[in-house]
Amino acid sequence: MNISEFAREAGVSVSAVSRYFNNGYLSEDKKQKIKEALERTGYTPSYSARAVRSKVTKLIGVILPKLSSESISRVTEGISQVLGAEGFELLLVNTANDYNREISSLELFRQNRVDGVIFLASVFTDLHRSLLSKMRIPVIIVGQELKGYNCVCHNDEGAAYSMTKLMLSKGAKRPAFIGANPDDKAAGMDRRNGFDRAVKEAGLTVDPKFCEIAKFSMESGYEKAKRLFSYKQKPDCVFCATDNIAAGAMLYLREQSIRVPEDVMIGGVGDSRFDKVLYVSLSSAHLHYKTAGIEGAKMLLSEMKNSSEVHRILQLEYEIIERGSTDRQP
Amino acid sequence: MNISEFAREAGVSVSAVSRYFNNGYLSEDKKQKIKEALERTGYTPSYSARAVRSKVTKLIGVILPKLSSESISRVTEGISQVLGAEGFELLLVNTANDYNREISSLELFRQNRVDGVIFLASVFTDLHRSLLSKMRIPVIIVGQELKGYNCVCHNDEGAAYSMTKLMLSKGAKRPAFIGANPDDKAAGMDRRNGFDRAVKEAGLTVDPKFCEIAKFSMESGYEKAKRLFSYKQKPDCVFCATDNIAAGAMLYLREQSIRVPEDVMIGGVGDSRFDKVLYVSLSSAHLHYKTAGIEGAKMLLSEMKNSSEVHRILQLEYEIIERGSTDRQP
DNA sequence: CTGAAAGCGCTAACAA
DNA sequence: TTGTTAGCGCTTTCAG
Repeated sequence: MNISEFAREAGVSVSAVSRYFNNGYLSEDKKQKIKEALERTGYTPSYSARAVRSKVTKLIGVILPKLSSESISRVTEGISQVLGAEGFELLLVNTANDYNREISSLELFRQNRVDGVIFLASVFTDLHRSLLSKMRIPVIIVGQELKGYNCVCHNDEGAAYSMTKLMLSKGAKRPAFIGANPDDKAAGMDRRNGFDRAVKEAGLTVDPKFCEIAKFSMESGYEKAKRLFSYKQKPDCVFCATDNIAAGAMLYLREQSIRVPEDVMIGGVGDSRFDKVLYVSLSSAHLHYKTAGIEGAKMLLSEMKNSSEVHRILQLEYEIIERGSTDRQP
Repeated sequence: MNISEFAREAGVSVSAVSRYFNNGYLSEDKKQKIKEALERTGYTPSYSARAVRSKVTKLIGVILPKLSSESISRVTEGISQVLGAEGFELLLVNTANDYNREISSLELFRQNRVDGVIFLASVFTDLHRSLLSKMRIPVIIVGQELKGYNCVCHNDEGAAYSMTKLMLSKGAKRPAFIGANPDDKAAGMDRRNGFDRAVKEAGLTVDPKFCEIAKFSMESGYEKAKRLFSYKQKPDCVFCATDNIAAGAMLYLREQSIRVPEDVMIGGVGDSRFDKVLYVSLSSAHLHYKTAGIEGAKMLLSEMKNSSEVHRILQLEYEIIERGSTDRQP
């Protein structure tokens, strides 16, 4: 059933029906008639047709690298909370860390499919930049900082710095690092830089073989820890760029009966839900993921209302949560 | 830019452009012209306008109770994998366990917004049923079994039964239960029934005060364990309806220096990623969440191709993973 | 294989 | 306030 059939059924004009669903510039009498006919027929207007005319889809595109990650789902939770309250729905694209999917979804979102985009990015290439510059709708980048765009990001460098500093302040002398792909500026590069700064500040140097790059998984953390502890000289603290990596590393340490924190301290980033139930509870830098989602969504809403020429970068701070894995006397 | 402007720019007719993006019943010459103009102008057709005519949105509605849950995100991962490969996008509604949001999103999806719906349901009311029966597009229910609908679900009863049986076979005599809201048939009722069956089969009875209903969180598991262990007579095994509940319970046990598995065995459901890194690794019934998503998506695709009158229920089996928390000699 | 033209279902400008 | 009507941008006959 379409609007004119329905209008006939309700005994009103087409525009009365349209007004009923929009501004409501309508007499009570007709409102009533329409309401009754609605009950009878179960008619619902077509969103697509509406979108053609009004150029509003009430849809927000969200691009994310994976779904089953605690940090990402927390961000998405925040986004969904704010946007849902404003009557927007989320069009989710899970790129599965596939670069091409990322590009194609940016393409997709140019096709008048959504009113705005939130992009949980990890790595930017030139193609990303070129595509982003062509977007005719507001885009907010969450989790990374990209010059010339509106971003919500974390203080990754600071979080890594403080976490590492904590371990060094407890007397560690042979720090090791299990990080992420440095092309990922936030989780890879910045956290590496924070680690380096703390080490340098403590007047120490890092043995290059004490630096490993892992994937974002427990399995990878396990493997890298195995390598780190295969040398005669062992690290006495390990900074891990994510809690998943840290948990995997700790799994290996337990298998090898290497004691945490007595033999080696471990620090992570993210403050995952499981941290406090690990066999030794994990110290971690809490990042405000959900808040990042909330703020990103708010920023997008404000951009959609009136797009500003000034780009804003919102950096959220961190909080060091000390738990068992660094519980040593200095 | 719209199709006719673009057609003029490309020096072809409007229908040639339309055909280019659809069936491609077109001469090479014009294809080439269009391709070039595409490069020049960056034109993209409007999805909404296309949807009005063709009645196809290439969008699938996914209704879920929350995002930040490992089980749910695994299901969604599976859905996204299958549907993404077929060129569908996901329109995600996070109901945040809010009954009204669930209803309103079903309403929303009736409005020609999506081509099909996957509903990760927890509790069904009459209103749900009435709304579901009015849907004019295929709906697949994942995680629950609802008569008269196409469903993909787990053998929740069996999983709970086997997990409980495992603990009883190791000599436990005072079983306890921390479950979920029984209105949630799968996670609440069925898992409770499985627990009961195993207990009965072992010739035991459960003290009613040894049965608690928790929320789906560690915090809640912690609280319920506290109550369970507040009596003089303590349980010697606890079946938890989810791993999160189990992890929370174990947190309490550790605080109280109650030993797992020596003093009490713990069994969970879901085989969460963190299970093996807990301070005592957690035995759990693995449920095939991602597979459920994959199968649900496939079922939806087949329903969208040609809707069948016969409703199918696909029940996925489970797998008991024995770990430290039940590692006792019988 | 092609282009003109008639819609798809809705919104919004317009005249009443 | 109302109803009529001309589009929105695209697809899809239909006649060539």
